[in-house]
Amino acid sequence: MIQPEILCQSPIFRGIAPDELQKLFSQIHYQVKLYNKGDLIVNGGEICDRLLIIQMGNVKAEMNDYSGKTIKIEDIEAPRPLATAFLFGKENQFPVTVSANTDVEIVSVPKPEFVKLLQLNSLILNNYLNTISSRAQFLSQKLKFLSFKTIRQKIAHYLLEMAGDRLQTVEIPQSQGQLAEMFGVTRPSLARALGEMSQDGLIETDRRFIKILDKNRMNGLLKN
Amino acid sequence: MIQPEILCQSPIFRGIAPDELQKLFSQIHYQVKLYNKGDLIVNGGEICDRLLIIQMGNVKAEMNDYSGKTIKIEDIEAPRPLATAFLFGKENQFPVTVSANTDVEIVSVPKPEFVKLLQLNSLILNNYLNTISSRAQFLSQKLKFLSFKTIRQKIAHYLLEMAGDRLQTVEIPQSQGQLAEMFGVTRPSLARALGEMSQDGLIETDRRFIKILDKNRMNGLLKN
DNA sequence: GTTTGTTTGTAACATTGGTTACATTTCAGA
DNA sequence: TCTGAAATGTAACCAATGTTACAAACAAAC
Repeated sequence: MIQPEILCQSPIFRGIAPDELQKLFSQIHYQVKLYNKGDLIVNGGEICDRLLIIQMGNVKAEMNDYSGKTIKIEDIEAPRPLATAFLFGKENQFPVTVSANTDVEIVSVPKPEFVKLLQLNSLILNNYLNTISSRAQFLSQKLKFLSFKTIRQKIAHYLLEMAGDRLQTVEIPQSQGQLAEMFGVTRPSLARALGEMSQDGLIETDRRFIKILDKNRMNGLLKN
Repeated sequence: MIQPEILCQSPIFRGIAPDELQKLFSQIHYQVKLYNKGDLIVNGGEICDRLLIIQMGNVKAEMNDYSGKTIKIEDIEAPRPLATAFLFGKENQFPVTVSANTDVEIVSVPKPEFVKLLQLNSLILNNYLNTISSRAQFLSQKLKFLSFKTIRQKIAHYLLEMAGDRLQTVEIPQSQGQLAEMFGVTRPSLARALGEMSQDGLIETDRRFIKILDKNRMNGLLKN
């Protein structure tokens, strides 16, 4: 019922040979569940006590706000797992409601069985640890970024990060609009801030190329 | 050299009997390193390829800003581990510089050996997974909180979370100042927002007690 | 009951960023 | 080379929040 060639593409089983994966699954209990398009797969708030991996099709994750309305969070496709971050830890509930965008096959592995898998195969263990650690690191980065209040600070942090100890001219790899979105500000505001910093002699801008003129004052911005 | 009675108090080894822990450690390679007060233990940016657990004493973690100045992040005491979130994942560098506040004993377990431990004992595995998952969940919560732009939204989110489906009167368990800090805003701004919401008939405030008058409109605040 | 330090309420002013609108520049494809 | 869409620069105005300062209410210790 499981399709090892597909599952081994998943972040958790990456690097495992299909026949090896088949063998591993033969040592544990699991289910493959089928859903039709539109079916509810997981209800928000439900206890998360099993790992779910999409084997076929794709699903959408939505979150309920307090009034009961739902906001779409993301689409998830085979062969990605669902809510890996909520299998362990204090908050063992699905934060989202998941339903089927298409006909869907889901592999469901109970938590204790998944723990067995982790102990049987160190590659899976490493993959899983890497997945959730990377997530924590990503969130941590994001949070650090948000801790800078003003746009100037965000720009300074971003540029100094990009520049490192090397050259002083940085090329931003995205459009200004995308950068603004990443900063959580509007595009005109970002442009204004860049313009003002340029006037103040902190930087020199030429479209996507930004030259840091006064590294010391840039550093100073990040302290208060 | 290791002191199982102390280590088993650590979040990672919680629930393991001291003699069991002794036995587990006898199956792996590890070092116990001694540092004097003031010694540098980890330099920021160093590759994190081993688990460090403080067995005795306490250390301080500092972060370098871009100008080379250091900002103190936190003090960590025995028997807590250091930087559990950076052993795995994409970003395998210590984000902080760690130095000894007192004379310190540190147990150092190379990553591959720690993986062995995880495979040998499912309690340790669960503990570790819980630790980093909880961290990711905590960060995720914090991030969600910051995603609300206005103070009114933050208040609404906080109150609705506190109230749940129950009573409509919430007692905030901290001073207004602490709440403001948690929201990332200043105290007068928070007080003003509360005052305005009170005027608008959304809530009724009496020092630490806040009564939600119009749950629907509160929900409405969180949508846009 | 008085005193003293802490918490809370409030007001005026300054700063920041969002909104909207439009002009200008760049660049890819016809 | 021309053309139209996308990206960028800029400006005026407005809303939200920070800053600072002070008064009122409260709580704990005396």
